[in-house]
This record gives sequence, structure tokens and C-alpha cells, in this order.
Amino acid sequence: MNQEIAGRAGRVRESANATTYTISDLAKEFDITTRAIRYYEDQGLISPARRGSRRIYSRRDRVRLSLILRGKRLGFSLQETRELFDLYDNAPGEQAQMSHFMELLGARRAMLERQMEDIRAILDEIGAAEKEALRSIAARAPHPKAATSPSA
Amino acid sequence: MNQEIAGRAGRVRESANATTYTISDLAKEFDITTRAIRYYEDQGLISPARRGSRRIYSRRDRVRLSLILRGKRLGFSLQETRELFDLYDNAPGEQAQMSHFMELLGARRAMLERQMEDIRAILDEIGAAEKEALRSIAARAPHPKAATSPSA
DNA sequence: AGTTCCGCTAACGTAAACGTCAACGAACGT
DNA sequence: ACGTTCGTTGACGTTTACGTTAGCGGAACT
Repeated sequence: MNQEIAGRAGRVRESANATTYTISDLAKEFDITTRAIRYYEDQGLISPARRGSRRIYSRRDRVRLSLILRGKRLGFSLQETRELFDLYDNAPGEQAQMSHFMELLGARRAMLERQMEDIRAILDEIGAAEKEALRSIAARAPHPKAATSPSA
Repeated sequence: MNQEIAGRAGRVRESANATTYTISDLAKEFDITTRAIRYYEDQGLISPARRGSRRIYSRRDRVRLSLILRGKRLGFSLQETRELFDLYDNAPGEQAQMSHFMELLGARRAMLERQMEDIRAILDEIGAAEKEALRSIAARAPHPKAATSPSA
């Protein structure tokens, strides 16, 4: 996974030293399929150069890809991420977009906080169940009362 | 949203005081559609009693529903939640299941941590972008260098 | 009695994000 | 020269979690 070494794929092509990647270079690096990468292109998230029919990815494309994946991990849909890209491309650093973006981010943060709270609640219940189990074992009682079902 | 008052739906039916709910009671309380609730039943997650063809939900069913929703918020699929229910129903408090459950929970925790890290990274970049913007404004320079695209 | 809800089943539709062939061309190693 | 590998464009298939009619039967209000 070290993009400095690499077999001898498409590094330093053409004139100066424009670092480029093939589709499978990126697929391996990010551990996704080439199909996924082409799909992101279909959805307008990346637009790699072409050498004939083959796709040539630049460092910029590579950054975009990492941003797409980060967006996915945060629960953004591909369309949401695309909109953010579009906004930024058409006027980087504008305030209206910034606030739109902050809204999305805030919503995600709220989701994460709720998830954390859910996990905390589960852990609490597990803790209570354990204590209950220990107590019933200590008292040599076969079963406590059997609640409804912990889990999830 | 107070389930103690309620119009005069299906509270205290039958013999003693077995609190029950109609499907729309629960739909309103949890803010989901009745279709969703029936779907959970199709998938084997709940099995409400019937009075004729109509579904009668007990407090146990209501707890299950809340667990299903919590599972969803944590990213568990309905099938995963169902498996957890099945495991617990067939032998509550067994250790093998507990470890299976803890595995799932651990995976979710890892996901959450990664998401938190992603958000931290984004906030860092936003902070850096702001500093850069302020600096370029202070120097009356039109644009910095224009990176690749922050967002997502 | 009539009409309006509520609920039920059955079945088809949907959206997102790819997976999975198929059929083909170009490039690369031997 | 040739087989293998890599890449390309369709195009259809898949999964999850419901949404959306459609058509019908009781139940409840007036």
C-alpha cells in the first residue's frame, strides 16, 4: 500500500513529473473495486483524464476519491458529496456553501451523538444484566425473572 | 406522545390489566409507518397477538420495537437484530451469544471511532482553510493556491 | 343505516450502490 | 506470434427497507 514504490505501473508518465494512477492502483490503495470507481465517475464525482479509452487519475482525482470515501463513512450519500464538490468547484470558500456544509456536518454530528448514547445505553443494560446474573448465581437461583430481551 | 393518556384506543383490554397497543399507537409513538412495523413482523422480529385479523401489541412487543430502532440507529441490519433476538430467546444470558454480540458491538464502536476521526479531520481542514483565507485577505491577495477541494 | 376510519393482505415499485457477466481491444511479457 | 492481464463499455441483477396503490372487512361515530 505504499504508493511511492509500486510495480512499474503508470508513475511519471508524459512530460515533467505528473504523478498519475491507473484505476487498479487506486482500487488497491483504497480497497474498493474498479467498478465502484467507475460508478463514482458515472455519478459525476470524478472526471479522470483519458489516454485513448483508458482512465488516467491525477493526484487531484486521488484526493477526491479519499474525500468520497470519507463522506461515505460519515453517512453522506454520493449525491450529497457531489453537491458539495460542485459547490466548492464553482466558488471555493463562499459563505453560503460553507453554512450549507456546516448544516450537513452538524446533522451528522447529532447522529453520531445519538449513536454514542445508544451504545452507552446498551452497555448500561449489559452491565445491569451481568450484575443480575451474578446475583442470581450467588443465590443459586436458576433464573432471575427473564426481562424481555436485551441485545441490540 | 404520552402513552398513559391516549384517546381511548386499546388500553386495558380483556381480563386483568394487560396494557396493549394498536399498530398505529406504536407507529405514532415511534414516528414510523404501520407499513414498517408490519415489515418487521414479516422479517420475524415481532410476533404480536391477534384479535381476529388485527394485531395486538404487548409491552414486550413495544420494547422489541424500541430495540429494533436502536439497532437501526447503530447500523445493524434487521437480520442482525433478528439473530440477536433469536439467540437471546433460545437461551438468555449464554456466553457464546454474549461474545458474538460483543463482537458486533465492538465493530460498531470501531466504526464510530473512525467517524469521529473523520469529523475531526474535516474540522482540522476547515480550520486550516479559514486561517489561510484570513491570511490571504489580510495580504489582499485574491486567492491562495486553491487546493483540490475541501468538503466532505 | 350510512359513512368514515382503521386495519388487513397481496403485490408491485423504488432508490442507492454497487456486483456480475459479456464481449471486446490494447498492451505486456516471453 | 501469442496467451495473459488490464481496462472499457454496456446492461442486467441484487440487496435492504420500506412506499404505494388496490381491494376488502370490521368498527366506530352520527
